[in-house]
Amino acid sequence: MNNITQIVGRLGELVRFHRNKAGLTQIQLADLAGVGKSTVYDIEKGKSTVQISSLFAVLAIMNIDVKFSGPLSAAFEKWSAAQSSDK
Amino acid sequence: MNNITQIVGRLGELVRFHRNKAGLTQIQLADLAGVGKSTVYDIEKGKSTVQISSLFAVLAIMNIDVKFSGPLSAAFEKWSAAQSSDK
DNA sequence: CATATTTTACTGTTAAGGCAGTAAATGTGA
DNA sequence: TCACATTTACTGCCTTAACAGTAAAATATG
Repeated sequence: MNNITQIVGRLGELVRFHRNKAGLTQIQLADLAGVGKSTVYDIEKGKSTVQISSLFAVLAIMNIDVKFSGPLSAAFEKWSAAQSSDK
Repeated sequence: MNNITQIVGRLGELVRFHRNKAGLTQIQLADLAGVGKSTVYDIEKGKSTVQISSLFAVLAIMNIDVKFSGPLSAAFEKWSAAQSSDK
């Protein structure tokens, strides 16, 4: 059990929690997200080999936001903004 | 260009930014993360079909944190804590 | 308790990612 | 400009995720 397994496992629980509260079955969520029912099952089970596109499609339906932050995030924001301004 | 494409694309830029500042080549980062060089390239390029395990392995090396938050996150935390206490 | 619904688990098929190797393009420094 | 390093792009092979179908286990509903 490494870090990523924990994270993905907890993420699966979060998805399931939201789905249950929303009153959706796995199949309904799968259809809404445009993925297969097996994929929803895998995500909730904490399978770490699902694709980002599948995961994010499901997260979007459940209105679950994803945020990334690294030690250089602030510097990145500045750099990124500068990139946009010059051609 | 949908939402997920934007998110993953920006995530790729964030990874590249961190990697450059760390003074690592794609191959070095790939070796550290235990993935192939093509995968690092794909992530930085914003490919949305890479697997979670591959992405998170790279993010871990760069000390990039991932945070998920949905409308029911608070309720989930409480529920999750309760789950741990009872057998 | 009986029945219906949902989830879990397994299946085979299909499609596609992961990967190393390679070569061209790009960038960097002397 | 030349030489070196790095990135980009493409290749084919191999592995495996995605998927629908199905059946059994678990759960909910009446």
